[in-house]
Amino acid sequence: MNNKNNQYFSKTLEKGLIILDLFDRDHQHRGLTEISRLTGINKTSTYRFVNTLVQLGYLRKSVNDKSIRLGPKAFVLGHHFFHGFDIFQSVKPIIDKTFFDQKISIDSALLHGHTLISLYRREMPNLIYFRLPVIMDELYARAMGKAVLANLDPKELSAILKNVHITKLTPNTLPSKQKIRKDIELTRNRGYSINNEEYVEGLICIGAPVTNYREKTIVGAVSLDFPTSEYSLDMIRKNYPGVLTKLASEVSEAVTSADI
Amino acid sequence: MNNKNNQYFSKTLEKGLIILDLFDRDHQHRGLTEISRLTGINKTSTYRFVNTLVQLGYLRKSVNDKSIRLGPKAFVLGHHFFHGFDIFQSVKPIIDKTFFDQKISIDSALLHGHTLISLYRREMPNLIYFRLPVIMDELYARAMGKAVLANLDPKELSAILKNVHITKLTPNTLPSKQKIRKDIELTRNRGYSINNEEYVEGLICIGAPVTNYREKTIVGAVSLDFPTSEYSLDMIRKNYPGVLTKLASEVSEAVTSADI
DNA sequence: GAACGGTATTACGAATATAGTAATACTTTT
DNA sequence: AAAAGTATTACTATATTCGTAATACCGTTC
Repeated sequence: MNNKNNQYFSKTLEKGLIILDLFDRDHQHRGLTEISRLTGINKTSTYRFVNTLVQLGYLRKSVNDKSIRLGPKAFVLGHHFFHGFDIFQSVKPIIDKTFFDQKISIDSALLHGHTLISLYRREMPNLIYFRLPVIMDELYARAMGKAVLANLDPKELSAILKNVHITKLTPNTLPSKQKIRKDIELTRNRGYSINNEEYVEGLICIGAPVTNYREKTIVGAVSLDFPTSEYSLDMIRKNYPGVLTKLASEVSEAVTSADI
Repeated sequence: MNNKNNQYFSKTLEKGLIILDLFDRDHQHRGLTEISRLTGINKTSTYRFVNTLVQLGYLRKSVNDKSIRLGPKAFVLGHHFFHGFDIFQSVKPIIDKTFFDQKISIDSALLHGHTLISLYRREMPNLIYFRLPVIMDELYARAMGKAVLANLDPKELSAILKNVHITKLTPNTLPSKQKIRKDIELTRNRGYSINNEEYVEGLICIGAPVTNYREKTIVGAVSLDFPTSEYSLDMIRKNYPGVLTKLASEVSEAVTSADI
C-alpha cells in the first residue's frame, strides 16, 4: 500500500486500467454509473476517463443508450498483449510438442499474487468441455493450484490459506482447510499433485510446479488433464508422472531464461 | 485536437496507454530511455508510469538489465479484450459458417480511422502463409482496403489518398494514386474489389465493404482469399462474387445490430 | 403532456498529482 | 579508472484531477 502512495505511482493511470479491466466476455457493456459504482471512482472522474478511452478508441459508446463497450483499439491491444507476451511464446512450443507426442490434454498457468493466470492450453477432443477462466482463485481445487501451494514457503502458504473461501465445486472438492493442508502434505511427498474430480466431475488432473531456477521461486504450474471416461486414476499414476515432471522442468527452464 | 485539450480528457491515462501500446510481438522488451524517447514523455514521468504499470502487473522489469516486458496482467487483459469484444463475437460465427460451407479462406477487418484492423480470419490449409498484421495501413493494396475505399464518400477518400505513401509490395501493386483511383472506380461499378497478387504474390482476393445499415457508414470489409496455385481470376469471378456479397451483407447486419 | 426517476454531461473552485529540471546512483563499456 | 550510458530520487511550480452541485437529457408513468 505504501508503494501506491508515493510520488512514483500514477493513481490516474491505475484508475483508467481498473475501468478497462471491467470489460470481458461476461461483461461486454456497462453504463457510466455502473462503472463509477464498481470502481469507486466518482462520477465526474469516471466520465473523464471513459471519455478519454472512447476518444482513443479503447471503448466505444452506443449512440442510442450510451452504454459503453470495448472499442477496436482494445481489440488491437488484446492481440498485441497476447502475441507480445514472451512467456507465452516460449512456453507454447514446449506444450505443443508434449501434446503431439503424448496425445493428452495439457494446461499451464502463471502465479500472480494469490491467483493463477491461465497461460496456454491444448485439449484432446475427448476432454469434457468446460470453459476455463483466465484468472483462477480456487487454487485448492485444481491440480495446478495444489502443485503451487505444496511448493510455496510456509509463510506464503499460510497467507493464501488464511484468505481462502472454500466453494464446494463437486462432491470431491476438499471441504476444509485441514483437508487441504493434509493433501498439500501428500502432494509434497508424492512430488506432484492430484485433482481427482475436485474441480469438475469427470476430470482427473495431475499437476507440477513451474520454478524460476535462478530465483528459486514458484512462478506457475502445468497439468495433464484426463477424462474419467477413458482413464483411471491408477492408470494415470502409473504412466504419466514422468511425462508431467519432464514437462514441468522444460517449462521451468523456459521461464527461467525468460527472466520472469 | 480540441477534444484532447478539454477538461474531460485525461492526458495521463493517454500516456499510460501509449506506453502499453509499445509492446507487441515484434517488441517484447524495451528500456526506459527508449520508451521515453518513443513516446516523447519526459524521463521522470515515463519512470512513474512504467513503475505504476509494473506494480499493477501490466509490465514487469528484468532484475538484471532492467529491461521492461509485458506482465501477466497484460496477458489477462489481452484475453479479456479479445473475448469481450462483442463485434468479434457476433462476426465469428458468420465467418465460421461460410468457411465450412464454402471451404475457402476468409478474412475480415474493421475500419478505424484510416486503418483497417484485422478482426477474424479462417484459413484453408492450401493458402500460402503470410503473417497478417493486426493493423493495416496499405488499404490500396488489399481487397478489403479497396472495398472500403470504393465506398467511402469522396471527401474521406481524398483525405486518405492524400496521406498515402505507396509501397510496391509485389510487381502487381498499383503503382500510383492515379491507378488507385481508376481501380476504385472499377471496383465501384463491379460491386466488389479485386486484389490480383497486389499484396502478396500467389494470392488473389476479392473484397466487399461492411456497412452499418442504420448509420449508413462503412465500418469494415470482408474478403475471400484464394491461392493462385488452385484458382484463376476467371474462376473466382465466375463463382464467388455471390458468396462474397452474401457474407458481406450478413456481417453488415451483425455489426449494425452490435451498434458499432 | 407534466412530473418523476434515472442517467449522462457541464461548471468551477479546491485539492493534489504530475511535469520537468537537476542531482545522484547504478551499470556497462572503454 | 574514466566515461558514457541508464535508472532512480528530490523538489517545487504548474497543470490536472477531484468532487460537489447544477444542468441537460431520456424514458416511463400518471
